[in-house]
Amino acid sequence: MNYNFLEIEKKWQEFWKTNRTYQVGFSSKPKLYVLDMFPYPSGAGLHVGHPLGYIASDIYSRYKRHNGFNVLHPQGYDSFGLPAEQYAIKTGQHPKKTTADNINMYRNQLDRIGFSFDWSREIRTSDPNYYKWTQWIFILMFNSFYCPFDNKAKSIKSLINSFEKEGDKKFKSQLSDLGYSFNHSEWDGFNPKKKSEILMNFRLAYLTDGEVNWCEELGTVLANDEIINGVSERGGYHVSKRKVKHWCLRISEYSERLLSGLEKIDWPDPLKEMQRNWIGKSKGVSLNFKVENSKNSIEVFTTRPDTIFGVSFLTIAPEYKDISDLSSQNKLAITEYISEVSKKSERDRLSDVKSVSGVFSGSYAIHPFNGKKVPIWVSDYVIASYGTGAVMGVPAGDQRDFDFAKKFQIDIPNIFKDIDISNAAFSEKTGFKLNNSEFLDGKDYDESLEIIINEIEKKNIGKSKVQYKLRDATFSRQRYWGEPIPIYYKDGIPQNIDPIDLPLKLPEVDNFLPTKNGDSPLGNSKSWAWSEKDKKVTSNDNINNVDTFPIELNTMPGWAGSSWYFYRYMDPSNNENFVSNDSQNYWSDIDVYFGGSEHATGHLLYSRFYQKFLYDLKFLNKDEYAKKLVNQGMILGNSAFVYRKSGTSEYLSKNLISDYKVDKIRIDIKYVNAEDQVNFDLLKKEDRDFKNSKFILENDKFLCVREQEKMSKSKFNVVNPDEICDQYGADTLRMYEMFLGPIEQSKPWDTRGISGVHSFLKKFWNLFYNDSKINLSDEQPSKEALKTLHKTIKKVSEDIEKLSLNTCISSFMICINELSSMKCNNRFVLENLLILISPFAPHFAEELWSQLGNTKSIVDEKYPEFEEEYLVESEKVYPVSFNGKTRFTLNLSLDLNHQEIEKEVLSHEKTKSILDNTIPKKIIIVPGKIINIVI
RNA sequence: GCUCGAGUGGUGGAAUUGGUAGACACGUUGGACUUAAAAUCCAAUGAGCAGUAAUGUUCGUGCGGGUUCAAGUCCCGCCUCGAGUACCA
Repeated sequence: MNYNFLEIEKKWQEFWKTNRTYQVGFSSKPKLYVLDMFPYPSGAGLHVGHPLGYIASDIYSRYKRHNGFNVLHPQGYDSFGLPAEQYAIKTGQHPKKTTADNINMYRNQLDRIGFSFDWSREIRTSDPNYYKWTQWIFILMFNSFYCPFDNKAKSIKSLINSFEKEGDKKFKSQLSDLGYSFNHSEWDGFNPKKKSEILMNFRLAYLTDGEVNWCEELGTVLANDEIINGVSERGGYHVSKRKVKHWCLRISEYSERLLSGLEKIDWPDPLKEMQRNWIGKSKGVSLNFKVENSKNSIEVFTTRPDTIFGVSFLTIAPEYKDISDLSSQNKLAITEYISEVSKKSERDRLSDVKSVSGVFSGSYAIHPFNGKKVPIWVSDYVIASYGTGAVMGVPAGDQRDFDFAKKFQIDIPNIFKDIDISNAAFSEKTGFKLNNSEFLDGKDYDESLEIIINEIEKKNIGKSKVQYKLRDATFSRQRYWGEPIPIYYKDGIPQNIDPIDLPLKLPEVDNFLPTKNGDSPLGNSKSWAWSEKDKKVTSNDNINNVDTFPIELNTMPGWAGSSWYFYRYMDPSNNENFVSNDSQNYWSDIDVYFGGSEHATGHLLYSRFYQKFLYDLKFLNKDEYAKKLVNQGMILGNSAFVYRKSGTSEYLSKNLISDYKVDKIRIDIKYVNAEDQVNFDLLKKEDRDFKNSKFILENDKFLCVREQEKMSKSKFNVVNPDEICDQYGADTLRMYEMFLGPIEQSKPWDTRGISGVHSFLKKFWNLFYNDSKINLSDEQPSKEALKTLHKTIKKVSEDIEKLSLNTCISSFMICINELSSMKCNNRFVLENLLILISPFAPHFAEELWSQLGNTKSIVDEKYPEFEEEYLVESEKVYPVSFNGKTRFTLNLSLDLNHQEIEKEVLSHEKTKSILDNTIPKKIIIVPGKIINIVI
């Protein structure tokens, strides 16, 4: 019988479904939680790059199941958010419909690959029963604050309590920074609006009126991690700054814990490094400069207080909070400058890094140590939201300050002894002694740092300070397709909807398109106001009813639903809790999490923040959710391009372009000859894309240019897994994807290479068959065959543990090659091999397993145990090298001792002929490894 | 600019962590089977030199040094590519 993969795969996929083979529950077995990042169901469908991580995690899950673990391996859909909505807008359909359609398409494609997902636990972030809990967590954040004394989140009630009992006493420093001061009776006297305003500065989910990244094309606000190189990550659109009232999550309070938590999780170093950079911790001091003839002072943050005597100016950001107090002298120029800066888009600002701009404020500050007057400048190279929004300009020690001073002819005092700073600043922390620095003269960095911090604290003009780059996360999206924010406004004061009334369902609207002016599409809904009495959404028309209030119109960002979804899989249909204690206690946390590193500073950071927040409030019992994380690499597609003479419809073969100005045009790979991979298929060029085009050939051929790029539908270089399944089968696809290379590496896809894996499976299959009948021997397996088997058991299980799945496939190939040449048809050996391969090629293994007469599925068979005794060798082929170069090999018994080996080697003819009567200087023998003779 | 990561045959990639570089595949070439093709099987395949040949020999893991009996692997200095980040004081 032939290996009829189409029939086999269909048969077993149905078997698994009807027998609920992959459904799991509580068990006395040890648990293991293996998770993939769930997909966005976009309209493009899967290409062969998508399942890469899913296949790896599936192999790992199945392997662990054979080894006695109760493996939770669920899957679901991240179905809210921009991609789903964009697709809906493009196709002119309601996102609800397109999302459902896309999910069906994804599911069909996933099912063909034979994953062991427990689909009974499927979740969708856009399902009201799911987002009920996303909203619930938001309310929890809204009603919490970060307590600096206990260093954790606590209920806002305890803060209110403290205000009621002792006024601002406990939180004096924070409150006075915000400009508040009150005793307990004053607090009692504040009206609700004032109270809300004060509390808003503490809530972990808070409403603010600050600058945001506004993307007009997408019609929404974006978080920092959704912007790449100054343009939107999705679509690459223009992003500018805009003042908008919006919700934020106070993730910055968790900076230190997010940073230190990285130490205890086994995540890839590059990814941890990215999170560290994003959090951006730096130690320094904050320092006060008095403003001349004014009560005001300017606080700057610096990491180099040792360079204090090099200060020749101060610079403040255009958005600096007290700017109006300073600008009395030069008001007009400053206003002009500020408006100029605000017109610049994010991208202009980035591309403009080199150009220096700024304006003198007209005011001076007083140097706290030498009393000199230093001018205060305004410039956009200082960022308002970092540090204090003001810096001290030390042109000798900082290149930006240097450039600024040069441009505006500000003094550049040299504070470094014998260092030339005429062309550039000296910004190293080593290799200098200070100069012109009064009591710091002659000191190096470490010495002066200690002294100056001491002096600063003694004079009470500043203090040591730790700064983080991490900003609070913008949470509002002016979008339709997202979780409604469960907030309504009573007399302009935001109130959360009672959690009992969740979910707050997304209303039907006629028009869900984003608006250019930034109003949310939810405003289009006729029924979108909150009735406090009825506890439900009611018509906007009733907005003036006594107990009816407007609801928040913005929705949540895509990452809200994905920040906690891994807990929902543990208990997906619980209506009382987002996860039950029993479920959480049993499944605990993720043992291995597979996904792309592109989520490093988005999903993977936000979810750690959610985790810590829910841990603080004792809803979770771990403060990190994934012990180990694996970043699978991308699969690269082989994109194709043709050259076209600029301004014409004449196309030139690859090597004919030298004399012309040409445009490089991306073409669909369907036009490229599948055999040779460069020849443009002239038979297909009649397609409408190339109507009226002229093709100039070279040697009767038209050659394209091929380049490797990330596989993506927009690049016309995708390979559909369905086609591979049709042609070679899912098991071949699974094994080939693993065979391509290490899981974490990016690697190019080449369909031609698949034949090797496919013929391996056929070869394996043929070991069971003789003349189209199963033909196995029940005799004792040969010593040789057992050695091959156990060698493979050892190698494959070690490699799966290391997730080195590409080398597993090689080992299988070696094994089958060896057994084929032995003509091995031994039942014991082949049965064991079926279990070994079943994580990789599950349909294949199930089929042969059942053909051998087994009635139960192979998935719960015990994994074969490696036994050392079959591998014990009595001899070793030693490489004999001279001065480190191998010249010949020598087969020796492993029983020989050092002297005996030396004797054997030296008496060997080849040794004699190479030595040619010279006496070796030294002979190195590592028993069981190598022999090296030094001459 | 800064921070990571990576450079091994024509291609994807192996190499027990310092011990026979190129496993396993793809591709290519030659052969067998076939009227033919597909499929399958067998053989060769890092580069060069010498030899009819078995074989011998030199070079060879981005480049230049170093440590070592021994370096793809460790150390120092560069180059190239990829990713992230970007006026973060």
